[in-house]
Order: sequence, then C-alpha cells, then structure tokens
Amino acid sequence: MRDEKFCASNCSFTRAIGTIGNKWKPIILNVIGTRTIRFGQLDSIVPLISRKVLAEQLKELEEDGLLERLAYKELPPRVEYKLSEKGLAFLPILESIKEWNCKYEVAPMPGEADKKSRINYARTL
Amino acid sequence: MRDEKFCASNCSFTRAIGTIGNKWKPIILNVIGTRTIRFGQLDSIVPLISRKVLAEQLKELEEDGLLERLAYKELPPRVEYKLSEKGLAFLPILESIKEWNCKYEVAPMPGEADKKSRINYARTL
DNA sequence: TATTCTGGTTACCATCAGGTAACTACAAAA
DNA sequence: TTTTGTAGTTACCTGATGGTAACCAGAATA
Repeated sequence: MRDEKFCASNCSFTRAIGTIGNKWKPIILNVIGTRTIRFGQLDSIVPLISRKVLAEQLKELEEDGLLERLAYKELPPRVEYKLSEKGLAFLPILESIKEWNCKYEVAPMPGEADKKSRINYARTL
Repeated sequence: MRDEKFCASNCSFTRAIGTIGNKWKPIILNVIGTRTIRFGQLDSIVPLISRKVLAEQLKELEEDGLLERLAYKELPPRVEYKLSEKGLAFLPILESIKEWNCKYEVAPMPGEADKKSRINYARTL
C-alpha cells in the first residue's frame, strides 16, 4: 500500500507521496480529524473499506508517525486511535484540498442523478 | 487509475481524492510546475514511469481540467503540456506537503546506505 | 450452555494496475 | 533506401491490491 520505491527516494516530496499518496489515507485522516475513535467506529463510518484494508492502513499510519494507537487490556478489546502532532499538522493540507476542489471542480453531478448511491466521508457524517 | 466510486461521492473531498489521490499525479504536477513541457521530456524526467501510464495520467489530468494539452500538427508530432489555472492553484498544496514532510519526517535514511539507488522527482532535476 | 462483543489476522480468490515490446504515421536526414 | 524522431496505442502478461469468509481470545450476558 505504501510505495516502497517512492519511500526510498532521496527526494523528500517523493517520500511524502510514497507515504500518504494513496486513496485511503487522506480519507481516514479526514474522518478521524481531531477526535479519538475506535476501530469499529472507523470501520462503520468509512464506507466501502474492508476491515483488512483498514487495519493495514492504520498500521502504516501509526508506523509513519501520523497516528497514535492506545490499546486497553480489556476483554473484549478496546483500541483507540487519534492523530499525532504530525497527523494533526496534516489536517490543514486536507482543508486546502477541500477549498481547492470546491473552487475549481466542474460539473460535480452531471444530470443530478442517483444521489442516493453517493458516498459521504465528511467528518460530520 | 481514477477511483470511480470516490469520484461519484456526494462529498467534495472524496471526489477530490478520487481525482488526484494516487501516487503519480502529484509527482507529475510537481514536475511540470510552472513550465511548459513535452511528452518525451516528462517521460525521461519522471523516472520509473512507463509511457503507457504517463499517457493515461496526462489524459486524466487534462479531462479533470488540471492540464492543458497543445498539439502542433507537425511531423514528427509535437505536444506541449502545461498546468491550467486549476492545476497551478494546486501547486501551493504540493508545497505545503513538502514543508510538512520536511518538518515531521523521521529518520529518512536509516544507515545512510545506497544513496545511489534513490529516485529524485524534484522539479529542478 | 450458547451467544455476543471487539479488534484484529489468515487463507483464498478475483480483479486490476502497470510493465514490456511491438506498432502507427509521415517527414527529414543519412 | 534505411534510419530517426515524436507521441502515443495496443496486446499480452505478471505481480500487487483488495474483497470475503472464517477464525481467535475470553469475559459478560441471556
């Protein structure tokens, strides 16, 4: 999921893209935002993602220092995720992507059809 | 390459990620920057990308309004690419990703080994 | 006693991304 | 006459991605 060749580049930008440049990580970071959230919540809030992929992404985000994972030794288990300082510092970038897209996106809904089939990953969901 | 489900979301942010949230597009946009560049130049400047994938990405970027394509009716053909207003407006976001990564990236080169195998996508390359 | 609850992991399988090599057109140069 | 150069496209093939379903522990609940 992480691109190993990109991550091995001597270019900082390329390494950054190798780390967070896939489709799920920005979505997950955006969904978490400033809150603390459990695995099961993420699994139900982020649509279309499988537990397997979600677990992979969370593990990589933690390894890359964007995410903090708190596991409570209980049964049934409880695990909480929240953004680290590095992860929080990435949120303004996500905000500027939103602004950029709102400003320049053309014809977001040709025909206004099948609104119900659409997905919503907004943090407010 | 574009994620069709994301692009069909009713969430603007999700659509944005569906459009530019893959590993090649930020790299290509960064390499082009503010200059005008030909297909063959991109093909040789961006390492590890195949002509096939490069052509796909450029076509999608053009369709999504980030890129302008100027084809001269000559033989052999000449085609020039440059960022549109929308594409240029995305460059500051790439800059902030660079700053973010420089600030928070940890241990970019464990052991300082095999520097020569590293890739460089910097615009100055 | 059987079920539920959580946060995963594993095996298996299908789809897809992406690489390579060959091919196109046509003009100019060798 | 053959080669070169540009900007792709196409067929083919392989390796990665990602989905599904089953399974785990062990306490609490029914």
